[in-house]
Amino acid sequence: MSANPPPAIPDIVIGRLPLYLRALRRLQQENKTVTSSHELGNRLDISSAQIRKDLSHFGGFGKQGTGYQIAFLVDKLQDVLQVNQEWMVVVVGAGNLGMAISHYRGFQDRGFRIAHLFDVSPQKIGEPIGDFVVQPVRLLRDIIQREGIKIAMLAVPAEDAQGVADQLVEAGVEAILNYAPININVPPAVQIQYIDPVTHLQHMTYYLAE
Amino acid sequence: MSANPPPAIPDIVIGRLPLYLRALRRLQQENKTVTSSHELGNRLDISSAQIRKDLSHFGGFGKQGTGYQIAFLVDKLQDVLQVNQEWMVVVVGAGNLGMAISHYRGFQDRGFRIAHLFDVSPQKIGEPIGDFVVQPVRLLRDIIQREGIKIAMLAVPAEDAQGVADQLVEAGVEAILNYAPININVPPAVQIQYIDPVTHLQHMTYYLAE
DNA sequence: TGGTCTTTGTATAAAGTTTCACAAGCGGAG
DNA sequence: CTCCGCTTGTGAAACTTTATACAAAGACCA
Repeated sequence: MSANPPPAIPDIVIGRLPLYLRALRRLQQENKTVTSSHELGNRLDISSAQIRKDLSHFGGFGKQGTGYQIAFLVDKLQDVLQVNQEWMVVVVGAGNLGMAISHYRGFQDRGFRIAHLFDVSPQKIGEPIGDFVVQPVRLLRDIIQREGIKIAMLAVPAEDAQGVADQLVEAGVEAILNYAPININVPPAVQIQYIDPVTHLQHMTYYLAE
Repeated sequence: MSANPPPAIPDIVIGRLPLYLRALRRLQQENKTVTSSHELGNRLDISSAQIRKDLSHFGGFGKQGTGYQIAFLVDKLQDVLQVNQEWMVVVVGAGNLGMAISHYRGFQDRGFRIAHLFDVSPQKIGEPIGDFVVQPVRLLRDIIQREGIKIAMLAVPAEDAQGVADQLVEAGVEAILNYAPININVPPAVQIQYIDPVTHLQHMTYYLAE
């Protein structure tokens, strides 16, 4: 007999967990200590059954008649998502977008810290950005390897994105958040996600009148 | 007998069309004139059958043995998504993010033009941003109504997002792209989409070792 | 012309996802 | 203590989405 296959949790479920976590932390800021699948569902526009089923993949976190202890559930979700630690992240591209990302305070308390900002442009290299300084892409590999960084955000022009991604992968990065409006090929073991505001806008215009 | 129900196209299909469009335009930049569902699928990491099926909702755009004329398909997809026109968009929030969005050149040739940038902060009001100037949120309603603007991007702090969204909806906005890391309630007729880089990062960390 | 290669569009099957609906359990009121 | 209202966790059903597989047709070559 072979061992049971790992009971993989659907990726679509994983994708909702950060939303649950975000909503739960907001409830905490509102000084709530307990919530229900129904309340959470209302906020997120997701059915309560879905939330219960999603959470049930990871254990019975709630109590019948009462609901969920928010602090407890936040803790569990952070464990599941591995964001109870602080991940170091590098940003490549020091244009408007890379700069804005590097200044953004919102990564701080959600599991991420920006450790370095890289660019190719000689004019930008050396420029101070918050606590740090723009570094040349040439040093990318050494720094990532020395510090064991696993996550990168890509904010370079579309033409350069694949090339930079290749360098990141070669340096050992295992997850890339790509802001360039282009698809990138990476080995299957490397995680990739995309942010392109235009695709969201075009999705919405389909439904607009006129 | 009642009329047939409208043969609604799944939203998940609509969501992929902007990706097809983006990839097709890149193929154009590479001076290709014809492509196939297979080539497109390779680039996008989507099966060729899926692409053919998605496109078939809107008509038979391809030719057996040959594939798709890229220019023709681009045109058809732009029609479907209604991005053969230029939509005016307002940005609310002139922090780092709102500024970066307002400077971004990538909206230009994909169907969108940023028409106004608003903020509440008296220090920021009047500041020149590219072609225009930061305007007070107080004027939001009048300007949106006068110019018939239907789309807004929200780049304000999470605490202010719901309030600003309410004002946008009241002014007649029908689609909101929300960059604030919080869920927002809008009437069902209003489209809403979210961009929160942290949710993407947290999605990926689930799969990382360690 | 006939043969081969390629590619679309689609009918059908398979897989995946969401919703339904309810037993079981908790907590508070009387 | 019992009853009532509320909420979870979960099988089963319903629905949605993706993959399979193939007939039909264009292109090119000899």
